[in-house]
Parts: sequence; C-alpha cells; structure tokens
Amino acid sequence: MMISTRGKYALRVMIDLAENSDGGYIAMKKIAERQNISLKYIERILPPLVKADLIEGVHGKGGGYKLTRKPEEYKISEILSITEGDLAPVTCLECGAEPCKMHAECRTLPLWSELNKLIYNYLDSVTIADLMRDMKS
Amino acid sequence: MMISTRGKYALRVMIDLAENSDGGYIAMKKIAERQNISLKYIERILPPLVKADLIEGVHGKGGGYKLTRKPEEYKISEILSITEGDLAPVTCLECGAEPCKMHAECRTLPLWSELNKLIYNYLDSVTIADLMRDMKS
DNA sequence: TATTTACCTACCTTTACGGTTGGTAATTAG
DNA sequence: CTAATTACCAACCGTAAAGGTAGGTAAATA
Repeated sequence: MMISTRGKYALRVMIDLAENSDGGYIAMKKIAERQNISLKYIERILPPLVKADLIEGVHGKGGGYKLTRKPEEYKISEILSITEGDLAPVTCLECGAEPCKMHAECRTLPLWSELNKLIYNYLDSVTIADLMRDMKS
Repeated sequence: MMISTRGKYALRVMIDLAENSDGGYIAMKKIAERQNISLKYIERILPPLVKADLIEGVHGKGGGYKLTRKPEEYKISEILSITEGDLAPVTCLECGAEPCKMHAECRTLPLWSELNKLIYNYLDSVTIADLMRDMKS
C-alpha cells in the first residue's frame, strides 16, 4: 500500500472545498461531517495544506477554509506530495535517499524508475476539477 | 513507499538465478554474496517463492535453488504479489478489504482505480528476461 | 558419520499509521 | 467587554509492519 488515509482524506477535503465553495469560508466541522472524518483527525490534516498555500484558513466566527486557486489548477501529485511526503515506489528513488551500494549493477532500478515515472505522469495529469461531481463523466 | 525490501530482494534473487543458471542448483549462500544480502534475511525471503512454485529448492550437499520456468515466463507482478501481498495503492482497493462506507459517493475512487490499473498493466508487461544483463539495452 | 545445505520458530528494534486528549490563540457577534 | 466560535498546536497511545538476528531441526550427499 502506498497512499495512507492522510493523503486520501486531504484529497477528499480539497474536493469538498471545491464543490461547496460559495466564495466564503467553510468550517472544518462541516467538511468533517460531509466527508465522514473525525473532527480531531481532520484537524491534523489541514495545517500542512495551509502551510503549503493550497488553502487559506481564517480564525474566529464565520471563519474556516477556502481554496486559494481554481480547482483545475491543483494537480493531484502536488496535494499528495505534501501529505505523503514522497510517492516513489521504492526507497531507492526517494529524494533524500543515500544511493544504494548496488546502484551501478542493480538490474531492477530501471524498472522502478519507469514505474515511478508512470505514476507521476498520471498524478500530474489529473486535477481537482477532474474529480468534481459536475465533471464526473 | 510501496515496495518493501522483501519484494526488491526477491526480484533480485530471481534475476540472479536466471543469470547464473547452469542447469544445476545454486546455493543460497552464493546468491546472498553476489546480491549483498544477509544470509539470514534471504533465508526468510525464499520459502514463499518455493511454496508458490516459482523456484525449486533441494536440501543437502550440492543442493540449492533453481528456476522452474524460463525467465521470460515470469511476470514481475507475479513475483511481487507473492512477497508484497497486494500492490494496490490504497487499502480501499485491496482484495479482502471491507467496502468503504463512502464507496458510492467517493470522488477519489476512480482515480485510485485508474492508478491501480496503470501499475498492474506495467508490472504485467515486464518479465525477468527483460531485466537480465544480456538483455539490457 | 560428518558435512553441507535448506528450512523453521521465535524474538528484537525501529518506524509509521491512525487516532485521541486537552488544551491555546485569534476573531467576531451580541 | 464578554461569550461563542473557530483555527491551531503539542503530547501521547496502541497497533502493526518492516527489517533483521539468533538458534536451532531436517534432509541429502560425500
């Protein structure tokens, strides 16, 4: 398994924000209810998205969250990278990874590279807009 | 991350067996040395492959391991499925998984399905023979 | 009979995931 | 000014898996 619930939830939250946007801010509580995610858990998922400027959050009454861009401007890969860290299928390909000693002679590395490319290309090609209700085939 | 060292090692072992085959049996120790894997750890990786009939193992002096088919008859997906269990990118798509409550309304499920198909199609299309030295581009 | 080999069981340490508890800080409505 | 509403933050916990080690037993052959 590769994508944890954190990533899945983050994606669903982003879609929820896109679908239910009326220009104002949407309270965490509302999202949690609609998406059937515990309020306390969702509380731990949103801050990184704010920090990365994917969404905006304001305190106090009438506050909540809002997208900072148009839905079609969010690549899925971008969102998942934030919550999941690295999407590489093997540790050998992760960003900060120390190069494997077998690197030069490894017969499997090309396989993993190709797979990695495949995954990224796909997740780069899909946006939040593609996953919204009214865009559903 | 998605593929653990067990899967990576299993693959390298299979390739090693294919490359160094002379018709006889190859001792675990030799593979471990060549592949730079601890003997004790490799010992835990091979039994499942024997059980699944991907390789054959014989006891005693002169014993060891041997492939049961030709290298081009091993799909990568088959080997990884044995050591890794399930290759699905999200738990929702794993075989024995209880269907998610949001299943019907989930906007992200189609994304995961498509990604899953992509991964499987690729790993189905590559064989051990494709990863061997003399076949390397 | 001794040696070589596969095979098996149990354990250990570290990491992560999924989640809860119990708050604090900012903003606004009254 | 106060109370309500909201985002935000830090610490903890239980479970499971990953990666690996230790110490054996069983089969086959020289």
